[in-house]
Amino acid sequence: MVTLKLPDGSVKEYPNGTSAFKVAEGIGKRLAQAAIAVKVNGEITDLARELPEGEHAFQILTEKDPDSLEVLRHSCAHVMARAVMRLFPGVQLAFGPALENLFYYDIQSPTPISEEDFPRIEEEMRKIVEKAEPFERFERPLAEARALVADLKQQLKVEHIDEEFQHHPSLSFYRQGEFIDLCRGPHIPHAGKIGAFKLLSIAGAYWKNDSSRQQLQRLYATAFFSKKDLDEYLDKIEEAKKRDHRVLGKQLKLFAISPLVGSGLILWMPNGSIIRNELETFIKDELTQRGYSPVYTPHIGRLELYRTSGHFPYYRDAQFPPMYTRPAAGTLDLCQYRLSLGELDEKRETEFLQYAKLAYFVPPQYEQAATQAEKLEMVHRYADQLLGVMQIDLPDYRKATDSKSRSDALLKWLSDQEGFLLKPMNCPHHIHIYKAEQRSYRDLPVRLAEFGTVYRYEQTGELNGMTRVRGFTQDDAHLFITPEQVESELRANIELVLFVFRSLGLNDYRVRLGFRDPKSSKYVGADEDWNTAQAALVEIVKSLGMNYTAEEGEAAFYGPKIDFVVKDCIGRDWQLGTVQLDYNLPKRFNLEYIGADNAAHRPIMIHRAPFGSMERFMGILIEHFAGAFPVWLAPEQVRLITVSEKFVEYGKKVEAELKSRHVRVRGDFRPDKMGAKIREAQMDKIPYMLVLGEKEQAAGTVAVRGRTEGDLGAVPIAEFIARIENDIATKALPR
RNA sequence: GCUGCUGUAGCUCAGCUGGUAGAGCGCGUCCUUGGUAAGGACGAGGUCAAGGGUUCAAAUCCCUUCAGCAGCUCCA
Repeated sequence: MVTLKLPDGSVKEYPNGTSAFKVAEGIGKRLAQAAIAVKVNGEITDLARELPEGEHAFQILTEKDPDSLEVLRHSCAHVMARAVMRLFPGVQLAFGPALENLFYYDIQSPTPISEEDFPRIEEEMRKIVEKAEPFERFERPLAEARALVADLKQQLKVEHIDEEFQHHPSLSFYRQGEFIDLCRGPHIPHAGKIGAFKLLSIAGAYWKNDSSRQQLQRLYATAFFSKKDLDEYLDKIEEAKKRDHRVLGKQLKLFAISPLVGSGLILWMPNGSIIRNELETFIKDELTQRGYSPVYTPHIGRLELYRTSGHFPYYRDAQFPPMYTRPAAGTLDLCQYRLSLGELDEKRETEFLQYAKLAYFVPPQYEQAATQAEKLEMVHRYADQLLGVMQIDLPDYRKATDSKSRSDALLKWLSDQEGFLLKPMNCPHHIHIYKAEQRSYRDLPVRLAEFGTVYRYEQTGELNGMTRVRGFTQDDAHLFITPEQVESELRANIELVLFVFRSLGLNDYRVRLGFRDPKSSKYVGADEDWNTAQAALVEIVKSLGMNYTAEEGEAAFYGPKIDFVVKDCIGRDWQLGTVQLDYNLPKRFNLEYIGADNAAHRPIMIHRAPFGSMERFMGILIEHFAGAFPVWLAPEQVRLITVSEKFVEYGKKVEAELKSRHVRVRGDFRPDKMGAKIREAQMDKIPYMLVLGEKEQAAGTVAVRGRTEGDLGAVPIAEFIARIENDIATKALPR
C-alpha cells in the first residue's frame, strides 16, 4: 500500500506499483498533462517511476514550480548532447548538469565545436524537441552498466564508473530515441515539454574539474517552458550588462586601464578618485574612532622579509619577479627555486616553468628533458656554470651532491644578496612596526592601519576590470592582541565590516568561513593553532547570529578567515571584506609582549580589510549603484543648467555659493537648449540639477531637479544647500 | 596558464567569398536664446592592435606577439 499526503493536506491511498503519473491522472487530466516531475518526501523524481511502499509527502510539479526548471534544463542537456552526437561523430560525453539559470554539457569531440556550429546544433535540437520522444529510465547491474557504456564507446563514462561507482550495485540510464546516457535523473516526461532553448557559449573545462586532467569543451545553454520566459531571461542579462563596472567606468570616466601601463593596473581618473577619496576619508574617520593608528610603509621590501613571512617561497608564481641588484642573482634564484622543489609533482613543475618563462629564463633544453632527475641535473649544471662565470665561489655548493643541499647552499648565498620584492601583502611591514618598540600587555591591542598598495602577478585569464587586478590598495590593518582579546577584537571587526556594508546599502552578501584543507601542504603552522583559530571563528559568527558557510581550502596560508562575498552583475562571486585570524606570523617573526607576569608572551594577529581592496570595492560599488552614486560619493553632486545665456551671470553666482560650501558643482552654461543639457546630466547620473532662468534669477531661487524624482520645484538657495548638506552628512542612499 | 571568441574614428558598431574605409553618437565652428531626457548647418578625425608571411593587390587569408571578453583552473 502507498499512502500519499498531498500539499492540500488530504491523504490518499494507492496499491503498490502505482506511478506518480497515475496518481496525477486520478486527480485530474489537466494536472497529468501539465505534470513535469514529482516531489516525494522532498526528493524530485520521474513521473513514470513506481512509488515506494509506505507513507510519503507527495507533490506533483508543474511548469509553475521553480524546481521543474532544473529538471527541464537537465533534460535539455540530454537533447543537446544527442544533437551534438548526431552532428559530430565520435563525441565523448562527460557531465551535463543544470545550474541556477542554465545548463551545460562537457564533451570531447575529435573535431572541435565552435560558436559557428550553434545554429546547426539548435536546428537539430529543434527536430528532437518536435518529435517529443519520452525519456525512459532503466537500470543495469554495475558490470552490465559498465559493459553498456563501453559498448556505446563512452570512454569518459567508463572511467567515471571505475572511479566513483565501484560500490553501487546498479546504475541508472535514460534513453531517448537512439540516445542513451548514464544518468541519475530525474527527467521530464518527454522532450516536447521544452518550450524554448538557446545555446549561449562554449568554453574549456577540465575533466572532473582537475587542471591536471584533459580539457573538454563545455557548451553552455539555457532552456525554459516558454519563449516568453527565455526572452525575459535574455533581456535581464542585457540589462545586467549595462551595470557592468567596466562599461560604466568608461562612460562615467571613473577609471582606465592602458596596455602600455600594464594589464591589471588601474588608472584612477579624476571622477573615480573623488569617490575613492570619500571612501578613504569615511573609513579613516571610523578607524580613528575605533582606536586604530594610521601608519605608512613602502611599496617594496627585502626578499629576506618575505622569506621569513613565507610569502616569497609559498606564492612565488603569483608575484612579480624579485629585483636583485646583481643580475646573475635573479637567475641563480630561479635555479635555487627549481632545486628546492626537488622531486615534486607535476603541478609544482608547471609552476616553476610558468615562473621561469615569466622571468624569460628556462635552462637550455630543459623542456626536452624526460625525467625530473635530468631536469634537476640541467638546472644544476646551469647554476654551476653561472657561478663560474660570475667568479662566485661557493664551497658548499661544490661539495653538495643532491638537490636539497645545492638549494640550501644557493639560498644561503642569495640571502646575503640585496634583493627586493614588490610587496604582495602589508603584514610583514606592519609586523616590523610592531617590533620597532618593546611592547607591554598594557599596549595591546596595537592596531596599525594603512591603505597599503600591494602587487600580485595574477594569471592573465583571471584579470577582470577592477575586480581582479595586479596592483591594488587594501584598506588594511593588523591587530596585535593577547589571547583574551581574540573574541572582542574579532567581534569588533566583523561589526565594522557590517557597518561599512550597511552604510553603502550593500545588503546582498554572504558570509564565508575559510578553513584550511587538511590535505593540502600550502598552509603553515601547527595543527592545534589552526583548530583553535577555526573554532574561535565559528563561535563568534554563531554568537552574532549570522548565516554562514564553512569552506575548506579557502583559508589564507597563515590562518582561517571570515569573508564577505558579493556577486557582480553577471553573477560571479567576489570577496570584499575579510577578517583573518593568525597564530603563525607572530611565531615566524618571533613577536613578543611583556605580560603582567613580567614574562615574554606571543601576541596573536588579526588581519582585516572591510573593503577588501579599493579597486574591487569600487568595481562592485559601481555595479551596486549602477553608476548612480549617493550624493556624498558622487563625483559631481550638482549640475547647474541655465535656461539661456542671459542667466549665466546668475549661474556663476550660484556656483560660487555652492563651491564655498564645498559642494561639487559644475555649471553647464553652454548655449544649448536646456532639454539637451538635462538629458546629458541625467546620463552622467548627477544627483541634482538646478535649472536657472528668469523666475529663479528674479526670486533668488533655484529650480531643483532630482535625478530620480524629477522636477522638485523652486526653493531659495539656502534651502537647497541645507538639503544637500543633509544628504551628504547622513550619507543618504539614492532614492 | 588552458579552451573558444574578439580587436576598424574618442565611444558603439557596419564593411559578403582579397581590389585601397563607412554610419550613429561624441568632438569643433557657426546659427538658434530656449522652462525639465536629444534645435539646426558645416567640419575635423583612422599606419583597420603590433610585427612578419602569402599575393599583382590584405582591414579581409596564414603565423607570432600584445590586449580584451566568456568559461575552466588559480586567488596570501
